[in-house]
Amino acid sequence: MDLKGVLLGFLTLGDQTGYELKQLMETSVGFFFGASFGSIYPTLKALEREGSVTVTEVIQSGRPNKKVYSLTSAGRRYLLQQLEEPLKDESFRSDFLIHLFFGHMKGPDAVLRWIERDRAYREARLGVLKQIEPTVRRHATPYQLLAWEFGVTYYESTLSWLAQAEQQVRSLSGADGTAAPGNHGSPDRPKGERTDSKRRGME
Amino acid sequence: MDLKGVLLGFLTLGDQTGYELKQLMETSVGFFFGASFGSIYPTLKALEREGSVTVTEVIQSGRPNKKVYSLTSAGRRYLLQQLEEPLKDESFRSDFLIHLFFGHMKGPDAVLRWIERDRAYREARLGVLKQIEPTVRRHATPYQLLAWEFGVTYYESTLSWLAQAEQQVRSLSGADGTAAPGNHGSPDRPKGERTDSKRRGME
DNA sequence: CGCGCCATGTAATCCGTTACATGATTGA
DNA sequence: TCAATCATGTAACGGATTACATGGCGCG
Repeated sequence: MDLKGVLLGFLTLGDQTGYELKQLMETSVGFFFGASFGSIYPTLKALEREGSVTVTEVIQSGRPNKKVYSLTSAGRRYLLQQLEEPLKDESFRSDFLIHLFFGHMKGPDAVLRWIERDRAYREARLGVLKQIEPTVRRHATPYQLLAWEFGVTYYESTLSWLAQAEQQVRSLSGADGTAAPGNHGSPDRPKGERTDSKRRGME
Repeated sequence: MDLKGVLLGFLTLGDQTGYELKQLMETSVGFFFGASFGSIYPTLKALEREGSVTVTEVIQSGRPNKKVYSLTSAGRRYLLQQLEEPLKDESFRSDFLIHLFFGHMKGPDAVLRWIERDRAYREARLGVLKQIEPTVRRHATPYQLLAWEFGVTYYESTLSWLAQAEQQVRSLSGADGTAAPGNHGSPDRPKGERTDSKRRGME
């Protein structure tokens, strides 16, 4: 499902402005579906052209006017039809994991820094989910609660993996020389370890 | 890190052709970094122009000639420098989770189908990881092993979340009418549940 | 006989982010 | 006074997928 469908989906929860939709998205589906204003506003325009939503401009004093969008029955039909389409594979990209994968190029100390940074990121993300927990439990649909629980499961399990990874890397750091402060500029040479390039047809 | 860096990283493991690189990537980092031929070949060309790799064309009989790429010292430097750059946030997009999030539009039976499909997907992915397990344990660097373990942790924990989710949805299905075979075409109306749109400043 | 593997490459296209512009208000 | 919030919008740019072209070999 593309942004069109998602926006329509949020409009089933009530009328919203583009600005509000962005905020709602960030705090609810933010960790598995992100969107910027640069895509939200043009998409809303397109939905209006297609008759999937209607707009009401609300004049405000002291702050910019806003455009409140409402779902039309055509929009609801479009959403329903989008939900029928076959699910696309999830896409996941982690800069941290590719760095880790090539960790042999930089050695344990650098990897430890990456791990620290990733932990901070995951803890912040988990914090956001924990913050909205009461709201989710009180007002969300059971399906939305499930999606929230996916997030909690994800961050908690990767966080515990991270803790173990850190221990592993610390032990490597010890093996290479426990007291090696500031091991800059001298990357580890690969020691002949390599995934077997003769392997084939694994997927 | 972009595709350039990743390609360079794989070339630290040995000389490869574009075709081989793609295969290696799919079975190793495939679940957190994907790339198609349409991006791999042009990127390899660019790396050659920059002097980060050298090419040797190998003439083959009976099958297309291939171009074997090797990392140069300039390429190694470039990679090292890429690894110094600050980590970008991970990006995750799940069509399944957005469908689930709007499950109230279609009801339990449809959600159950989505869950089934997602389970199959995750099990297949986990299967790929399990297949390469011996190779990883024998030949990979400790960092690559860690990345592999991340994948296993991820798929196993989300799979167990899925099992629980399925139970939850089944109970909803029961509440709506246990014996409701073929509940097509009559989507659930939202029953006034909505995430509080007055919330703000959550992130 | 058709499909999948090998192997490379290009072009159209899509989708998105980033950066910019505008501008009043409120809080540190 | 500086930054953030509110609120919308556009243009440039980037990165990637998709679809296509080429073509021999081996398998069922």
